[in-house]
Amino acid sequence: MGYDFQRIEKKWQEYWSNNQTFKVAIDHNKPKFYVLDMFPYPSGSGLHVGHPLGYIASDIYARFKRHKGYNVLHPMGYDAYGLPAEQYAIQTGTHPEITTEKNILRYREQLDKIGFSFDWSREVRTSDPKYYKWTQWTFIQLVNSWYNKSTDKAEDVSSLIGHFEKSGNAGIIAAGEETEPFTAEDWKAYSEKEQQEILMKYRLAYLSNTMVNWCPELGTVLANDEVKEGLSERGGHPVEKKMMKQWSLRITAYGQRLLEGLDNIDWPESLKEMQKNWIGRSEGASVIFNVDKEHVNNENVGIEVFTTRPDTIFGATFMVLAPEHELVDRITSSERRKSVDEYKSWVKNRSERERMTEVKNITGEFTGAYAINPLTNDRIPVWIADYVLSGYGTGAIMAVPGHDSRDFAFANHFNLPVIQVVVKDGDKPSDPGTWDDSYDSKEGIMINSGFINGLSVHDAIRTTIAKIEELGIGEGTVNYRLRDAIFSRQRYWGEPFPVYYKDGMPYMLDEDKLPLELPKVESYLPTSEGNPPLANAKNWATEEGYPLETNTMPGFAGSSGYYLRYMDPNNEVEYFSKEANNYWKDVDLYIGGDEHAAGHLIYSRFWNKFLFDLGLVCEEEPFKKLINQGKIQGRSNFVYRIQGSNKFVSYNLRKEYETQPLHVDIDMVNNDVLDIETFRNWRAEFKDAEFVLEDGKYICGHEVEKMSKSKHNVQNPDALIDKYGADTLRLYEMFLGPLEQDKPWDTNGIEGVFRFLRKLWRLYFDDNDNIIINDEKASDKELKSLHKAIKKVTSDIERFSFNTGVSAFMICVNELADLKCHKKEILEPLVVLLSPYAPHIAEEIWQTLGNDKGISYVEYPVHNEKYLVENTFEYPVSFNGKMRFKISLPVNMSKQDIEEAAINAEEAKKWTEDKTVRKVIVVPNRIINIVVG
RNA sequence: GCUCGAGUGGUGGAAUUGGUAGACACGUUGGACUUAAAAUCCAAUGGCCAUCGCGGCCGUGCGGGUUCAAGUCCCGCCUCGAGUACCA
Repeated sequence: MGYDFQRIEKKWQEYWSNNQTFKVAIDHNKPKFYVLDMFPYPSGSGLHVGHPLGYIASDIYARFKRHKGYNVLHPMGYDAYGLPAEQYAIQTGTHPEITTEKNILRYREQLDKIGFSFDWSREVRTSDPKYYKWTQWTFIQLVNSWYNKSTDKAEDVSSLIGHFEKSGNAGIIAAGEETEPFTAEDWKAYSEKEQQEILMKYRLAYLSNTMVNWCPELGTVLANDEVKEGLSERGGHPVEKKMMKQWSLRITAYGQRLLEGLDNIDWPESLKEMQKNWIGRSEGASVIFNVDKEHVNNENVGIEVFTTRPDTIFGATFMVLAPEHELVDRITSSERRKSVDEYKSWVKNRSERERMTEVKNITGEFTGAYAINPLTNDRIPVWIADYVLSGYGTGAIMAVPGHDSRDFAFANHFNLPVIQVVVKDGDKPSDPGTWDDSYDSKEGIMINSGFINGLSVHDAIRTTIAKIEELGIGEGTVNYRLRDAIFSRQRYWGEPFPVYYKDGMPYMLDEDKLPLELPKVESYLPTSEGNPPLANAKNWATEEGYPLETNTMPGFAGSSGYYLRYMDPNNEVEYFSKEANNYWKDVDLYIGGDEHAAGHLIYSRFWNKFLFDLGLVCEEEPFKKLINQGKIQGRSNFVYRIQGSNKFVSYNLRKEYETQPLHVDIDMVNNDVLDIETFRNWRAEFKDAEFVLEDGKYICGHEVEKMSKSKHNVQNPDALIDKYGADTLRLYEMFLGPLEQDKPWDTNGIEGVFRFLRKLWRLYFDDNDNIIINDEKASDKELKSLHKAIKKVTSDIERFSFNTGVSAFMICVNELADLKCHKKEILEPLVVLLSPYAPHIAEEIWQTLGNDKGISYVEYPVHNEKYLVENTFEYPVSFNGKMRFKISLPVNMSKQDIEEAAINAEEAKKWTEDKTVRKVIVVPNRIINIVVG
């Protein structure tokens, strides 16, 4: 019969399901271990081979930890809200819920076939009201919180109101917009609406008029991480800047903590780096430059700038404001007004994409105003230009053309003066008029700079900050690139906000009204007035008739805290119980793609830190260790059609003809050899195709490309499972290469793994599938082989090197085959080693060996060093007539080798005299290496 | 431009701390078994030279360096990939 994977895999998948083998509960007698996968969006095309890569890795680890005695939480669910289902609904009228349900069933079926050890009783779906109730609930908590910078944590707004009632806003240091000072009396005198407007400036989820990324094509706003190079990440549609009233999350309050937290978690450096860049902390100073009073009716107008190079302030020869800067209108002189207004409207009508592609074009206008450089007292002109962004820093800069390349280019273009204030160590000052570019480096000595002359740049920065603080014209500050996350989407298929409006002000629903369920609508399109689809819903209002919010939450809302819900997924009164959180704590191992670096993985950390501040979760960081599995690219196959004919030429002969390559479906190609019959039947036009063969075969060309339907290179796991079985797929995906590396999918090697499993089967089962096993005592050689494998396979799993782990296992089986070993003593631990990788066949062998319990929780074998070092010779090698060394020699080393080694040792001794010998390495037939130190 | 990562046989990739480079697998070639094929098994497989055999030389993107010893460490380049970008 042989290795009947179909029977075996079906049998054990049913067994695990019927016995709820992987269902876990809190168990204080066992240490916990939480292994998490990034849950998938259930798209219509089902799983492809890239999906399971990370899932297989995490499953191996989860199974390994179970063998090691851990109580393993290994859940799975669905990130069920998303645009494709909504767009499908717009086209067909099918409710996204129906599409999503259908896709989930398909995903589940595919996942089950691979034999994952998920605890499905804990499944969550972000679109399930029982789940999104807690997404809405968390939103309410965010709205009801503010960030107290003095205690450096989020607090309930009641503490803020208490303070306002007692002492106004004096002494409050909060994350958020600046608010005008007010007293306790002022506060009490404000109307409720005025009070709410003030509070809104403090809340961690807040409604405001803000510049958003608007994507007209998608009809929705997008968060910064959903925009790549001025185009929407999804679909690649142009994105424009637009002022809109939107909900935002004040994630900037957590900028510093999000940065510092990276030091305490075990994540790939590259990913930490991406988050650091995204947060973009830069240290510098803010300085106020006063505008020359002549131009502003003798009023005091100060322009605040942010600079990371306060040392170069003596070189500031002009200023530049962003065109949108609020002071522009006030300071523009009447002669310049027309030009300035024209420039502003030109900037405004330019799309974000145009702006980005035309960065090389230098544009700007002089406002007619002058400012006073506070350290030199020089009058310097104030310009506006779109190279200064309103969204970063203060939206205004002091321009130092000598030491900033953008300022330099601007000064050259508009003929503004350039002063050198930093000179490179060892160089002499030179005439900036002769320069090709500015000197931007922070290495050098200050010149032309008054009290900081002669200092290094580094010292000058410190000294200048001290000086401007002393003069009261500025202070040392830290600036972040991180922006608050826009939280509204003009879509249907997302979580409704638990918000209603009264007098135009938003109010939260009572918590006992949650979940606020997504209503049915007739059309999934925006209304004709441009309102979101929810505006189509009938009776979309509270019982009292107040209108409900018509926006929905973005995709990252539901995924930000899903790992917490898995801890206690069926709790109806809480997000999760304190007990569950105290036991499961945090995710010990998180596996997923790095495309979430600036999105989900930052939002989740923010979400978790917020709940930590509220005392709801016990760990500040949600994901202790994270691994990025590489992306699997497609491997396309090509046939070469001779121009103007229906004749195809094999790959290596194609140069002899004028050919045109055509994608062929990879399912009709095996090891790059085309199945000609299938190809002829593929399409009518190929029915009578002729072929020029090489060695009787048609060889296809190949190329690594993105997996896509149009390239006919999408590999879905089902076909492979049908052909080879899940265990082969699992082993092969791991065998493909290092987990973290991107790699093309290539089935050319899958036969090798399949061959191996069949060999394993044949080794222990006869033709009638009776196991060939005996109770004889294992020999030293057999034990050595086994223990070598235990050591290697174990350490490889522990360091996530699954490909080498598979190899080590194969080596052991091959050695045992050579030894004709059929001993139970060897096979039992060996099968446990195999179990995480290929659980179905491992279970089958385990059961055949007479165990009735199932292998999943069997203790993992531990290697014994004693079996590994077999031949240890104590070979005396004396250095300086004193030292003796014990040298461990490989088993296969002959007497002659040892003699030779010894001779070399005597020679080596000559140069080791007077040195301390630390380690001796014997290499057969070669040399003795002696490590001195 | 900046930041990070990677370059090893025909291919995917091993080499955990500097210590026999190329494990393991694919592919290829030859052989066994078979009427034949599939399956399976055995042998060879980095390059060059030598050859009955023993063996020798060169080899981890390029150029230097440190070391008894470098794929691994240091300096300078080249190429590819990823992220990010008038961020002051």
